[in-house]
Amino acid sequence: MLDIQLLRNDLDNIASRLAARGFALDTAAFQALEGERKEIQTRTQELQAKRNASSKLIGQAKAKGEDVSAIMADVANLGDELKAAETLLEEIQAKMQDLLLTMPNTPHESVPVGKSEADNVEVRRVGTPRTFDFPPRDHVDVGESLKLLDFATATKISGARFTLLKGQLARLHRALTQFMLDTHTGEHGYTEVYVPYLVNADSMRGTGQLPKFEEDLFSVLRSDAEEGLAGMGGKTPNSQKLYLIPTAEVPVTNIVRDEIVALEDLPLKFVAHTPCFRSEAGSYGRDTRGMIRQHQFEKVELVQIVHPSRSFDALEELTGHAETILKRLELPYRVMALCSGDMGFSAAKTYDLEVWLPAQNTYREISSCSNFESFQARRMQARFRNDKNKPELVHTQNGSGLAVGRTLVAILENYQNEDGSVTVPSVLRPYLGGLEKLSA
RNA sequence: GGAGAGAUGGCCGAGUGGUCGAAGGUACUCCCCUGCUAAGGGAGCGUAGGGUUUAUAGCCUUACCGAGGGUUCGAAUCCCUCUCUCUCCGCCA
Repeated sequence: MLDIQLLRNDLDNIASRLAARGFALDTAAFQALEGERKEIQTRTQELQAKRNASSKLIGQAKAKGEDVSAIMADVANLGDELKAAETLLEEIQAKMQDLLLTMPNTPHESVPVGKSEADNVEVRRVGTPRTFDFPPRDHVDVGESLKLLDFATATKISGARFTLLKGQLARLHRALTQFMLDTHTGEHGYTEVYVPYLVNADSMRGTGQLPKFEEDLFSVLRSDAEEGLAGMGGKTPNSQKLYLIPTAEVPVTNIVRDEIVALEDLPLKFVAHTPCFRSEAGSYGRDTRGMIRQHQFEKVELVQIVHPSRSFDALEELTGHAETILKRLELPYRVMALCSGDMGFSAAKTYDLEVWLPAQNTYREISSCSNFESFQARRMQARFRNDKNKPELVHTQNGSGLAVGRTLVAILENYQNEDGSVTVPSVLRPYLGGLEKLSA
């Protein structure tokens, strides 16, 4: 959520920054609403002040045993007018809140301006794609011919966009998460956290998934919800509904929702391994083959809660932490600075890490690292006490370190051998009892 | 699932319809005193808004005592619903 003060004081500037990411802010509508708000709020508060003053007088007079009927008569007429003003003000403020909640973050000045993925800027490229002396197969062929990857059965169990891993490959998948967690906790100073996978609507609002992107989420009603619904006129109360997390960013970042963190406790650095659930509505026909785009996948997520003055340094650092995993696995990748039009709703700046996939002959996203500045913190009211002892919004950021399923894909493709086997990257072998090759 | 208790400021804790945004304590900040790893004295100290203003200063003002509704001229206090916490019993990985 953007600071409404900024909108009031610098509307045209904000509008043009939002335009860079393809969001058209109706400035005239905003100003009209704001004008209305100002008038109604002033009037409401004047009426409230009058009522409060009169009520106080009644109290004082009664204490002295004086007659209060004159004051009572004076304040009696206030009721209806005040009620109407309060209702109107509430409606206007709700409208304003809706507007604010559906406005994306403004891109940082260092973000390249552009419309789509095609305008993203390559920052650096690390590692050289291997040259194959045989035609490289994609991860589906490699995994299925080893009998370690089974999409048909996963489809039978659940449907499209689910994966079944077996044997050595299931273990490799587990080894990857262990390796990532060990690296981030042991070398990069993150605290490992275990978090809920079902979260409430407040948490989803806090990190920006709601109210705008509900269709991307899976949700469940509590088992006793039906009973509750009957008594609520058929409306679904928020408290009865829980959402499956689309990323650990949601539960982990919400650790600081409605909290005031001590200055000396910053930065907070958390790492969590969780499953992620995405409905993938609107992605029909994209990446239908293989495990690139799934309804359920695993991710190791890095989250930092930082002092505002440090947030862009922290983004570079966090991106570096994610890159470390790719370097250790010796997977070729590149770092892309997302352009204004391709960034996510809540981000002020984002780097994507893209890993080389030989079968697709291209780089594909395997991590996304973003600085949200105070955008999420304002929604969450996540603050710290600054050096003047005043509460101030923190800056939040996160990045995948890494998406485990996609890392598995990258290993299967980059480490495949002509005989159909797959070499295990050396850093993972200790996690696999020394296994050097996946083979049939 | 059953029975009961509770939710107040950073923390503890008073307050059952009227000068309560809220006593007191503690923590914190500043000052004084004190020649020492302490004590004493004084002052300050909630959050989010709105108006005014060059001003994130000051002044005026509104809301907030778990959340939402209601009664009332007036609600931390009364009523209703919900959420959460604690204790006991039951069940359970």
